[in-house]
Amino acid sequence: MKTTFGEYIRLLRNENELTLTQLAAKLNLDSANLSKIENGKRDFDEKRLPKLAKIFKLDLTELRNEYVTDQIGKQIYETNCTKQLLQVAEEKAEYRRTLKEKVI
Amino acid sequence: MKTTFGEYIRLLRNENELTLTQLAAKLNLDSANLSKIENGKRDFDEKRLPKLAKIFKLDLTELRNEYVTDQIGKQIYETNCTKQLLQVAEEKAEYRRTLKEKVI
DNA sequence: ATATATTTGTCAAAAAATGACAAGTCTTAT
DNA sequence: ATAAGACTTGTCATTTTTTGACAAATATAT
Repeated sequence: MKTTFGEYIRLLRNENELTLTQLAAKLNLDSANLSKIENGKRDFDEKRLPKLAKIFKLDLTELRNEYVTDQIGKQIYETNCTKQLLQVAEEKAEYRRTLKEKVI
Repeated sequence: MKTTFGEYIRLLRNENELTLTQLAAKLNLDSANLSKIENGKRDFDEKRLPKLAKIFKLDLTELRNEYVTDQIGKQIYETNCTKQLLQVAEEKAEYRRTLKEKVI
């Protein structure tokens, strides 16, 4: 999946032939705001992932992975983080994991 | 640099034999809050990077890289993003870059 | 014990994200 | 042409999150 999360939602929505209004209702969301989400002008609220998974019968874990990779991808993009720096970031994440262990 | 940004600041501060209060003053910051930053309980505000670079005579670009990798590393850690997923995230960042080009 | 350094908790203010609604465009059908 | 439905955009109040500030507690050294 090499799209944004918003585009992904739109894809799902079109595949299932739902209008913005219809899907928005299922998600307890304003259709105008769903439009913004699909167009990348707002973020999808993580709290709605379970609902989204249910609507389209998706595996929640996989959907959350789509979401997480979108979020991190967005940050990588916005911060102009190069692959080299991303490697460093990964090492720092690793380091944080070791910190956590120490607390235990 | 495989530490958190907060630890890095503490390192710099100790190397230069400054107290929390002294460094906080230079950063226009409350010493209590600087303490929290060093201990990872708050984030360092990006707006203060130039000041921080100046105080310790660091290259701002490199410092910003330290900051960015810390931020992304934190997100990787918090979202339990595996290396495999991080690869996907990188591809999505790439994809966003292609989107940007299209707009031009 | 005193003084200094650091940590922790709390809370108001500032900033950012979200919900809601109005008004706009665009397309399609009649 | 216009009416209806689908989508987009702008705005603004509300909510949530982050930050600044201060007080008080703990720790460290003299």
